[in-house]
Amino acid sequence: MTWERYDSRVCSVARTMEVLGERWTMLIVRDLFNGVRRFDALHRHIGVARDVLTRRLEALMDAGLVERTSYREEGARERYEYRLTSAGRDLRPILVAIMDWGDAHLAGADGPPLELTHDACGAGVHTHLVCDEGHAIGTTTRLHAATKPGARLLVASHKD
Amino acid sequence: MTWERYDSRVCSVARTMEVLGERWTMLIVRDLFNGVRRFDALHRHIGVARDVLTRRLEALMDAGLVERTSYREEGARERYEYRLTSAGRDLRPILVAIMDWGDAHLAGADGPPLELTHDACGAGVHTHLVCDEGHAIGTTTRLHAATKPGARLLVASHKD
DNA sequence: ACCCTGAGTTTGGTTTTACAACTCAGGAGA
DNA sequence: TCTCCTGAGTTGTAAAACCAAACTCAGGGT
Repeated sequence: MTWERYDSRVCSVARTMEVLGERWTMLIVRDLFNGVRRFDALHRHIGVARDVLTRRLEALMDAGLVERTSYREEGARERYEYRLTSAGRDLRPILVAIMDWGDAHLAGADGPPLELTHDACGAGVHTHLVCDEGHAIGTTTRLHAATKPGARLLVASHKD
Repeated sequence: MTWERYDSRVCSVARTMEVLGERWTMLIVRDLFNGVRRFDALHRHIGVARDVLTRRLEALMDAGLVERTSYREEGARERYEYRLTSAGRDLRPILVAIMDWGDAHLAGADGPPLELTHDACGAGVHTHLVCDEGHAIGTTTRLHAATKPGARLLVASHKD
């Protein structure tokens, strides 16, 4: 029973992309990882339209990946900052994988713009594909994709 | 010098997302990984509009991630299929990272729809963050992001 | 000659995005 | 108390992107 017989939407990639796939979302998550927390700072640094940023942040909060908290500095009024939740921080491997690919394929003459290192030892951090037996999975390593009970067969046409 | 002082677009995440960030692209890449190669099969299985699919495939070919080749079966006319290139296959860690996150956070009661296993040993395959010293990087492991010569400082406003 | 199929292309309508200006509220300073 | 500034959106408009369905075109089979 081949992959084509299954409902394309009942798939973890499709589900995740429904959360992350809107324009700018990935860059917003990146900047949140990098410590940008204020609405206007996100707006300025990323270059996203204000109304779109509002809607992206709302969607991320609805999805449970971002939370908005208010805080007040001495002598200043209440302000808000946006932070990643635990589920939001779990997006880190996705971000690093995206960055790794960009480093390898899209860097300019000066090389990649940013390096991620392990605080404890200073070594560079990257994504690796590994099997649960500990084998490294390279680009050419053969993998098998098997559907599980969570998959859903297509009926006739699934166009809504 | 903080991250906010740097040009947000000169970043491997931003560059990669310029290639992958259009709607449907990630799902097209997923299906190509899973052996869907024909235009109409991609159209039907993913549910993407035909003109959008045409444009996505063109963009992926322009970016060097997909190639289109013609083939001819006995007694049939020339047809085309789309396949990932080497650079396209290098996207695999991104796809697996996305799938892993979806498995962990968005699976239904029946669990994740698909399992990826290593052909050679049958064990499940996942993304891991690892430093070059071999340390496993968990969600809470502290990392340091340092800009490199490839980064570009912002001037006043970078709005084009 | 006719029909079917495969891979787009076109059309018209809808939705999303971008931009700039605007709104509103809270606080500081005069 | 009034004015001004700032922060976080909101609004209106125009352009771009997307979608669905129908269409086009070419190659091959009957």
